[in-house]
Amino acid sequence: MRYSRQNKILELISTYDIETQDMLLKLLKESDFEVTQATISRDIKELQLIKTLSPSGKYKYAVGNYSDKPVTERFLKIFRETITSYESAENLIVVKTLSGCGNAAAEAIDTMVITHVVGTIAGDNTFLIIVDSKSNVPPILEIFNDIITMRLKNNDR
Amino acid sequence: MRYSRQNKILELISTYDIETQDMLLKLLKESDFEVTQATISRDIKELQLIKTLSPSGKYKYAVGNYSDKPVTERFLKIFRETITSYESAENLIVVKTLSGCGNAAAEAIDTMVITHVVGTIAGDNTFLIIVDSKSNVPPILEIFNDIITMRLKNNDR
DNA sequence: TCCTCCTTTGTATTATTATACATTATGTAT
DNA sequence: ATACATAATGTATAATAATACAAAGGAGGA
Repeated sequence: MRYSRQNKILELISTYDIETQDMLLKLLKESDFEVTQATISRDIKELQLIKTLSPSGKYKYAVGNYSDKPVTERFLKIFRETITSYESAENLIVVKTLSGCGNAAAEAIDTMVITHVVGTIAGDNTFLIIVDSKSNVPPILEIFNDIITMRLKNNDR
Repeated sequence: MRYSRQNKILELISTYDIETQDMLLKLLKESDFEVTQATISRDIKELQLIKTLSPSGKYKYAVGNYSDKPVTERFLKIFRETITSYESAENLIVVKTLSGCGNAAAEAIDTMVITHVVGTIAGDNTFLIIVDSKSNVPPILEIFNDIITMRLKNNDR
């Protein structure tokens, strides 16, 4: 019974803009599912439904797909998990990270002591790597790429 | 101001597992943002945060991943309302903002994804935009000017 | 059968969130 | 500066959602 009801719930939220659990309750009733708000609350938790904003600016239930990742590991892992992109400009490398991870990631780089890296400066979600000269930038980018593609493993050095 | 607070909220929810608005309220208080639950509820709606299940099975707030158009509009607004001046130096643009809004404004720029902008790095009331080369700076300044004079409207792009 | 252990649901309540309305800030133009 | 408009926030409360606890309903085994 539970699963068919939950199935019905999924069907309903994909069909209608359902703003509240009470509204869902009524729609379920029309399909002969006689339950209480409490049960619906539990179903919603189990189905991991979320309340989002519909285009009209009202809240509505929708299927969620959020996955969580703890960002508290060794620095290669930090690197892999917090850096979203990087790009060079002249003798600088601008690295973007997840919000709030600029400092942690920059420290990871510092710790790696890469030759020709003169220093780093970190903001909230970005940090800057200053390289001694433009020509030494490509090999560093290569190292980054190796890390991300896992060609450089956690215990390689 | 509203935007630095909302920025703080984003930072907080990415750092902690925040289960309720009251919990957020307390954390904000620790960062000297004195507001009420009502305001937080509104911020959450505006930021389109959602309540998801954390791995532990508890509810927690997280950023939702729906529609970017309102987000862009939000950032244009932030740009207009928090930036006080800007000036270029070589391939950099130094932008001054209202106190406490450096991060929020810089994130706005990041989100706008302007070509030739390699990245930003933010302080409290200033942020730096790194452009790939000096010659690409003027058109960007032009865009900024367009935004401020409202020649670039919310739904132009 | 009756007992025991689970699972599911309801009841009643608490906890949490959203919002109507009032108030205070922040412009903007005259 | 004054008056008017607009946006931001607080207050108070209504609306909504989560859950502790109790009460079924099985399923399996002696």
